[in-house]
Amino acid sequence: MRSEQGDRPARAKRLPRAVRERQILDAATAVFSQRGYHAASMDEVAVVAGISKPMVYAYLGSKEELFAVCIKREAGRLVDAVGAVVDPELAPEERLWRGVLAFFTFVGEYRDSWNVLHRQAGSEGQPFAAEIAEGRRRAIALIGALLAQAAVAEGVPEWFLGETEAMAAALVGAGESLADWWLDHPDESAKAMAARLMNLAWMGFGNLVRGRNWQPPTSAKADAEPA
Amino acid sequence: MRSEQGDRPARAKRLPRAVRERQILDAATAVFSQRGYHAASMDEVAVVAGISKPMVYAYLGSKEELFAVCIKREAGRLVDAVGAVVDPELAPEERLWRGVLAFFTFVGEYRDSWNVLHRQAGSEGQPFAAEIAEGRRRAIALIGALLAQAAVAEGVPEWFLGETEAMAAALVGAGESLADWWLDHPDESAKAMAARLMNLAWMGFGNLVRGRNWQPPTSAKADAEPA
DNA sequence: TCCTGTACCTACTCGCGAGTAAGCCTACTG
DNA sequence: CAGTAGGCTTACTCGCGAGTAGGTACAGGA
Repeated sequence: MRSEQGDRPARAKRLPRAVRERQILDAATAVFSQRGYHAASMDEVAVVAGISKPMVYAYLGSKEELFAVCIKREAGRLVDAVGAVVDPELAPEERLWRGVLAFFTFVGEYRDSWNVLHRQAGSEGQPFAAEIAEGRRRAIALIGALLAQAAVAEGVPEWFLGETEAMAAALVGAGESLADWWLDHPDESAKAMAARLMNLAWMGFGNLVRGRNWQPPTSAKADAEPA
Repeated sequence: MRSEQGDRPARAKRLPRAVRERQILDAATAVFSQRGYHAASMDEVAVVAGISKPMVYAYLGSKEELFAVCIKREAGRLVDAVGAVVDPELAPEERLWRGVLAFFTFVGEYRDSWNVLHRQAGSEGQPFAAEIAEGRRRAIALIGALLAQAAVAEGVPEWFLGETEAMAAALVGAGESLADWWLDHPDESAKAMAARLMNLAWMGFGNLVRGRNWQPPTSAKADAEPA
């Protein structure tokens, strides 16, 4: 019962540092996503990365540093994905639509990343809760500004300008919650999810109920409406 | 530096079990709220409760059991608060308004309870994440049914009936996020927060931007609009 | 007044997981 | 084909926190 090929993990293949670092980060993201920061153990990260613990420490430092690097990488990916599609030349509605679509596409593609950023951000005691909360706050401010811009363009009454930030917060929450709901309904497309959020944001339930639904600007038909 | 009155915690006053249990639960809710399940220590719960650790174990059992009891109590409070105001006789719009208002009132009153239910529910690895997620799912189903009811009453097109659950999920998320936003803007009233959510839900940004905002049915004016 | 049960305590054990010491192995370099 | 740098490992230490053993003190009944 020994010396067989698959029994013992055996010595890991020698790989250049950059590659191992990526593997460790991937493993750490998966483990943090599944367990949460506190419940995650460095041993498990090492095992998932197919390597021994001291390597993790040698390359990425302490558990807290490792988590920080994970957060930074995943947050960067999300910001890049959204930033790549929101041309400031475009009208607010179109910009919001593209950003929302990019967001859901990202969530669909990098589930663990989303988990680490979203679920682990909540629990306050954790190391980088403040940073993540700050990032979220910036996102809300950005969307709030976009809403305000749209509002001004439409000649909205004064009192409403104070409301855009709160509306943006609600919208961000609605997006997060829809992303969670998506996990339970994996057959939906990112586009359909984005269309749902736009419907809520741009039309409101009061309009939807009267049969008027919002449609994405370029394509012929929103996924939300079959037929 | 001893034998002074305030120096040592001294022996705690003798109290009947029921009272101590309530104190311990209050302390546990506060600690879990602030630290999260994993980072919370039973020692801290004991200190906050003004008591020694073995008492906590004697009365509430293990850490996991203690957490479970906390969750049950706070969830019960929330359910009761909302359930007390949603008369099934009422129209869907009125029912939603009352429920939303009760929700924000609860969050304003029991911050720690809300924290434990909301933030700690997220991190998946934790003991009762499944139960909390289930409760949240039930809430979404309930609101979804309410939306469907409203939709049918308005004679909405067929395709929309499949959308109500997703809309409910978005709405719940929007509510949670607004509750968080509230922490950064504590001067707002529960009523104003509830009015915001109703505006998003019932009118949508598209309507708001045209100056049409939703108003609570009974009172003369929505808090959202001053003047 | 003593006696008993229940509230309460100090002072441990013990396992788990973060972090490390000390060295082994192998792919390039000359 | 020897030398070496850097990839990789085993096998620890050590503190923190869950959970417990074995009591002490106090209120209320005999």
